[in-house]
Order: sequence, then structure tokens, then C-alpha cells
Amino acid sequence: MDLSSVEIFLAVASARSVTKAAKAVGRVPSNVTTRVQQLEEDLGVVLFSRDGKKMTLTREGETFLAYSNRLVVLALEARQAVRPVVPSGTLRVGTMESTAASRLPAALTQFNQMWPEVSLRLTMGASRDLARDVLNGALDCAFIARPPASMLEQDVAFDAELKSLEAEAVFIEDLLIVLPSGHPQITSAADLRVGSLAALEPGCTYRRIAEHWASQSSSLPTTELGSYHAILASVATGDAAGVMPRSVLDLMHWPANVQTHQLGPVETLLIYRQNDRPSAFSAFQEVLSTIKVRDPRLATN
Amino acid sequence: MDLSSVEIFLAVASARSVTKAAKAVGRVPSNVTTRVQQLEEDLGVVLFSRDGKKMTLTREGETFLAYSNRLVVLALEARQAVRPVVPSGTLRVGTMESTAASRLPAALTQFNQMWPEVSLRLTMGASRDLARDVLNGALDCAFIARPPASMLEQDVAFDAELKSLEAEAVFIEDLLIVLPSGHPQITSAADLRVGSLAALEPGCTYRRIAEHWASQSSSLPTTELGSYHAILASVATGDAAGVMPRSVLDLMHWPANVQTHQLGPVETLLIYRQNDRPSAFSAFQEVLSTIKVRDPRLATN
DNA sequence: CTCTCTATTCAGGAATCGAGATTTTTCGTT
DNA sequence: AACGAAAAATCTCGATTCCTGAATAGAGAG
Repeated sequence: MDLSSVEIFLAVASARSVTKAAKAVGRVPSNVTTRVQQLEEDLGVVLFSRDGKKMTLTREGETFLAYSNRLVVLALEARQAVRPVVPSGTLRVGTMESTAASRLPAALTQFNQMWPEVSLRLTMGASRDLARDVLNGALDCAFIARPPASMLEQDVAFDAELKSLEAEAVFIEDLLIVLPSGHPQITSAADLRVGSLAALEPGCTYRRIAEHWASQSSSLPTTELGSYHAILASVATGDAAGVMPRSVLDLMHWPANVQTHQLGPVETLLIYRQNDRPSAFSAFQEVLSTIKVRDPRLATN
Repeated sequence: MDLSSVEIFLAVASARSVTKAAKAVGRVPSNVTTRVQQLEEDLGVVLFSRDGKKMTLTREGETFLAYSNRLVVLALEARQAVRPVVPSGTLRVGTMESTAASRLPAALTQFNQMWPEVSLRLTMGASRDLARDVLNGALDCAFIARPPASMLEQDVAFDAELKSLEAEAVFIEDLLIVLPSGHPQITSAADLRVGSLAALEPGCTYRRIAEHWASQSSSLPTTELGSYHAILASVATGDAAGVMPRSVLDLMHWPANVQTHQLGPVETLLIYRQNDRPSAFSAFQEVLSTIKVRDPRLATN
């Protein structure tokens, strides 16, 4: 039995979708289908019932799910246990506000459980600033949003900085414009009936993407706020459109019928210096890759 | 991580030898070497220290060993847990005396632990009789010694019976002639200075192999005894040469300097009827395959 | 009914795997 | 010290598996 098949199974089980699972594990849907079928044949059991488009776990699938989680965790622990130098000291992680809120809690918890003697220092910031801090050594690694190619053309220094760092795609976010309740549906920025965009700091990639989108058909000022809670509050007043990934919006039990507009998928990158991976960082990377597979919310269109 | 690599690692760890491990898992030594190296690279750690011909576990190897056992067991449990129909009822297993003594205890224990509601009925017998009983349905499966080709040519009925059954090689035994203490070393049956061969029933394949070997250069009568203990006792009197696999001899803390002669490797087969694998039997087969990998004594030259 | 979205099937090229032959090293023996 | 046997590692070459991208089939929404 191949543990990568088990990870694929976990991804499908939590996404209840082959397509989403394929995104989550960085493979192509046909491959995911095949691996699941192989697993089913190997076990001699049907794991999913394919009713229409939905993939729902069968009873056997449910019981295998429990074992799969244990298997993957155990394999991770084995991997960590043989690490020649035990991670210790401080790991300085930079992160966007949004990632810290929606993606990191599970990973940080597991990491802390596994390596209690490593002290984690978390720094919030905008992608632009985080990249610089990783490069100059103030951070060991950071989660940033991958800037679209068009943005990098205009910010050559940023482009150069990223090129000199290692980057690994770890999450995919569905970037949204959140509209006040009652606001009519929009297809472009021209349809906006608000006075401003509510976003975080200027260095925030999400903000820059949204501003670029808005500038194509209107000229809205940006209101700068300190947190996603502040942004949502501002949207609730009725005169601002908020910018945030869907995963963050999902966290904030907001009325379900909130009106949103998709700006498209944006990858979250984990960046770090080449040839400089302290033992604590490698451990963090491994924990992250395992968590990723097992978290239902990690794949988005 | 591929669990078959982990199983190979376990085999090497317990055999402390690539060659033996290769025999145990039914692969070629070069393959075992490669898989172990892959595993080491994947984990970023050296698992064995190669001092000369010996493969000894490093400190990291030791800790990985513990996890490997848990991983393999957990995978087995997962496999068993999803079994669509829970095994129950009676499983009738036939076995040679020798297999029951040396190989089965571990497997039967684990099976009983895993499926307490299956009642195991063990029947001892000679290979020849066991095969017939499996064929006529008196047994669900049996462990027999694979008869050499020359024997099957002379016993066409036996050959036909085996051909109509499924057979899977599960162990390899090193068949020995055990000599009385003080007996000079021998290279052929002509060197024997005893009055008889001590063996089990006529249908016993080991006995027939030994008799065939003896008949080439001398004509010794065979003394038929009821158990391996009786055979050894008979050898101790000084006038008989015993026939038994090394694994059995090893069990009977006999003086270490016992004089033996190798008759060569003999495979133990698990035989069962085609298209008739009750759920309890499949479960038994799976437990067996896992146990096999983890038992130090399952590979012999 | 059509359009879209999803899972599956299919075909190819790439990568991996395993067996056997060869080489290198070690250990036991003379 | 030299030789021979045995074991691990390396190398090469088919065979298999694996992954991707394209084509297909089927379901649900408008």
C-alpha cells in the first residue's frame, strides 16, 4: 500500500470531489480517479458511492478514513522521529493576516504538539514586506500571496526578490469582493455602488489585485483598515466593498446570503532562503504538507 | 512513502542481512539494497551501518524500526477493518508438524487477537494427506512442503491434485539431516554411520526427500516416529539420523554443536481451493503475509 | 433542451521498478 | 600473505507503472 494513495484518498474524502482533491494534492483529476480505484481494488471494497457528481464515503470508506488519518500521522511522526538533529530554538514565521486566521491554526497546533521545545514566533504583515524580511534574514520563512505576473512586471524589485528565494505553493485562495447586503450583483467594477474599497495595508497583494481590478472601470478610493473584522464591519455600513479570500469570510459566520464577486484563485506561497533550512523549518514544512492533505478547507477553485 | 519499502526495511532489520531479507520478501538482493537506499534518502537519514557484511541498525534505524512495525500493523488493521463481511465461523487449517511448531504460533496469535469470533481448527498431518483433505473440502487450507519435481513425476496423482489447487509460497525451510553427537561430517549418504533414518509418516515430504537422498548411495531403513521430539531423542541414542528443518531444530535448544547436513531449501506452500476463499481465510492470508515480514526467523538459506 | 461542470476512460511518453550480471569489499582459510 | 567464498553495492536493460492531457459520458442547472 502506497501512502500517497492514502493521502489522495483523504483529500477526496474531505473535499467530496475529485477535482478539488486533485487541486489540493497538486495532481490531475484523472490521476486521482485512478489512484482511488486502485485503492478500492487493493482493499477489495468500494470506498465512495458515486451518486451523480458527488463523491460520498460508503460505510467502509468511513472506517478506512479513520485508519487513513492515523496512518498518515504515524508516518509523519516516524519521519520526524528520525530527524538527526532535534529541532530547537526559535522559528520565525511571517504570515499574511488571512493565512494566520484560516489556514495556520491546525498546522501550528500540530507543530507545537510535536516540537514543544521550538518557540514559534509569528509575525503578521503584507506579502511585500514579508518577502523582504525573509530575504534579509529577519524571518526564516513566510506565507505570501503569489503576485500575478502583471504585478511583477511593474514591481521589478519584488520580482527579483522572489526569484532569489525558494517558493512552494501550499494553499489556493478564492479571492472575493464582499458586497453590502442588498447590493445588486456585479459583473465588473463598473457595477459597484459603494464609496470605497476596504482592504489592508498597501503591501497586501490581495489589495493590489483588487485595486488593479477596480481601476479598469472606475476610480474608487481605498479605505485602509487594520483587520478583516474591521473590513467586514465597514462593509456592513453599506458604503464599502471588502477584499478578502473566501476562507476568511467562511470563518466569520456572516449571514450566508452575503453577496460576493470572485476575483479568481490566488496561490499562497511558502517562501524561504535557498540553502538555509534550519532543522526546525524542515520539520515545519513536513507538518504543513501532512496537514494540508487532511484539512477539508484547503482546496478552492 | 511506500509501505512495501517499509516491509523490506523490516525484513533487513530483522535478518541483519540483505540476502536473507531478499529471500524473506521474495525479491532479489539488488532490489532490497535499492529500496533501503531510497528509504534512507527519503528520510534523510542513514538507517543501517554497513560494517563489513553485517547490516546493523543505526540509532535512527532503531527508532524507525519501532514506527515501521506500528505502520505495518496499522495498515493491516485498516485492511481488515474494511472487510465487507466480518469473518466468523470456523476456519479449518491443516499443517505439517514442523510448520505448526516453528512458524505458526505468531500468526495464530495475531489472527486470534484480531478475529476472536473465528474458531480456528488446526489439523496436523503429512503434506500428502493435507493436500487431499483440502481438495475434498475437509480443510479450508493447508501448509505443505513443495515436493521436488522428481517426486511429482513419480506421484502423478499428487501432481494433479496440486495443479488443481491454488498455492502460494509462504516460508522457506532449510531441510537438515541431524547426526548423533560425535558422528563424523558427511558429504553424502554414503558417509552415514547410523542404522536408520528417523522421520515422521510416509506422506511427509521431508521424509520422502531424505529417503530419496539416502537411496542414492546406501539403503537405510526408516524408523517412523510420531514427533520431532521423538526423532531427536532417537538421534541422541546414536543409531539414527534425524530429518527436520532447521527452524524446528533451532526451537529445541539442543547442544549448539550438533552435527548437521543440509539437504537444501524447501518451500512451504499455503494451498487452498480456487474460487473458494471464505472471508475468514482471506483474513488469515493477510495476517500471514504481514507476520511473515516481521518475524526474524522466516528466512533461511 | 442545451450548457456547464464533473468524473471517468483512453492513449502517449516519462519515470520507476525489478531481475540478472558485474564489481567491490570483507571475512575466513590455507 | 594470498586465495576463495560470500555478501553488498553498482550497472544495465526490459517491463511495468505512473502521470498527464485529450476525449467521453453523465448529471444538474438554467
